[in-house]
Amino acid sequence: MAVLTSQHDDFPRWYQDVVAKAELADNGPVRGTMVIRPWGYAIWELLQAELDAHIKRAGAENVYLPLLIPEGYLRREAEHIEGFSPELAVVTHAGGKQLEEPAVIRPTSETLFGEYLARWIQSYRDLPLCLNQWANAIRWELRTRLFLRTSEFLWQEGHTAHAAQGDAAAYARRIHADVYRAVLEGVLAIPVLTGLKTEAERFAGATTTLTCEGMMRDGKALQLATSHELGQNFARAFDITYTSESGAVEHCWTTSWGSSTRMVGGLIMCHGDDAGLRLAPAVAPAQVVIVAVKDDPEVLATVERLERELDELGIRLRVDRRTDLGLGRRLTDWELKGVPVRLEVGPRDLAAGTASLVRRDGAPRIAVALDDAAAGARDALGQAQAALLSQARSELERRTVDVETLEEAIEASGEGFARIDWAACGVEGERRANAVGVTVRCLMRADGSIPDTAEEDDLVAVLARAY
RNA sequence: CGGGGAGUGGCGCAGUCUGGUAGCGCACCCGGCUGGGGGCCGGGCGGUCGCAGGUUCAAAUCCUGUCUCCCCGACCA
Repeated sequence: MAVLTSQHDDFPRWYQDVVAKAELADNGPVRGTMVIRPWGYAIWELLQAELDAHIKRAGAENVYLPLLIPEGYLRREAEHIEGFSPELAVVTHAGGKQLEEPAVIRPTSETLFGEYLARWIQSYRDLPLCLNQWANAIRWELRTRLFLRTSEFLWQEGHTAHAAQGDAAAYARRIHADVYRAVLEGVLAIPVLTGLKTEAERFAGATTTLTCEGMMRDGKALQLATSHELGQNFARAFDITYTSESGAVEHCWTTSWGSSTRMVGGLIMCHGDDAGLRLAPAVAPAQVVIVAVKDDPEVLATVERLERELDELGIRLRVDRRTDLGLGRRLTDWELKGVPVRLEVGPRDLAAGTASLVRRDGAPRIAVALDDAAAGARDALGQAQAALLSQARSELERRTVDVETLEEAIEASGEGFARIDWAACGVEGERRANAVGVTVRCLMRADGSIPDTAEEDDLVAVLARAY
């Protein structure tokens, strides 16, 4: 399991191991880029489909805007360009000539959306305009990690415009709760803390940033999704205006929100163990693998029968008939890949009229009657999904402590999350914590609910080390 | 930009100090035995040792230069 090796970098070696051995991804040819392999991409596709369905349910529509952004666009919002300029990749030449104006490869598309929202919005009747984009983006980060932070990443970014501040705030919160939190907990089985970012941690150009913070197996935090209120900053910079019911020209209130392939990294780090990946059934490319233990006609016939039955139940399935490989090797392969449920069929099982059912989340191996095997596997999937969430939740609770002082909070951050009165920490305390590698992950009310603003009284800050 | 380290078959490494014409593990291919947790035996494919120059009868090894990559700090979905 992960060992904290130093104060500032405790990246667990097993993570890279899981990514490699589960055949999820490799490093790309350009520094910090990532080649996503079929198994990893299949996970992403399932996750993406879930996110997309939730986003559409929240009323946003998909569009696609260009990869290249005129450099000038980024300069229109001061904080935004300041926040992103160090990590931009810029295209200076095209068609064999130097470009008159360099084009930036999108690090995020606020500015481009700003330009187009301005063109598309005329009247209050056009509002709210809720758009989403599935795309890749590039940020030239100094240190990269597969899935968690790569130079190029895949994500969705939502951009919306509203007539009133309250509408924008409500929508950002709706996405945060009904899309991000719902998918993280309901699909990936990753319990999260939700709250507001401090000013120091806020997105460049945002007035309010809502975050979902997951706890990884070693007690460190990972920011898994954010939802921002952009106030009227971008509306002013890009002239996103509308004519109101009374005929006055008003600036819109905008939001943006995003989640990325990082979620796959979160899945690995939250649920993975020493034997490899543990996939939540909802995003498992294969939910069940049937392993033919031996190359035997009766075994193969039974495997075929189970395959048919599971297929009829609509379960994503792989069948392992590689009997020329050692059994141990094959079992280990599927374990590394994180397949939630395994059905083993061999002569010994057949003699007893059963199949062996093994859940990757740690439930003991059981024998199920052949007639009940398909249904048993289906039921096991539901149990496995629930078990992963509850295991992760108890781990989150076990490693979260309430403390009184900043010193205690920093100390506790070595093991997990520390909750402290924001008044007892404050901006100065945050600065001191940052100096030793501890950050304020979010601000919340004492009961865990999300404050209206970061200026609210009696807030609680959650401090932790983060990836 | 500061501080460390490494470039040798697909991957991971040894060999470098003390020059003698390249080796190991894994993977891969072939044959066989196995078969209820990374199994065993035998055979095989595969490398101008990052690049350039130098010293030498002889360079992965010594000298000079050069390129690249990785790790740590500062930035971050």
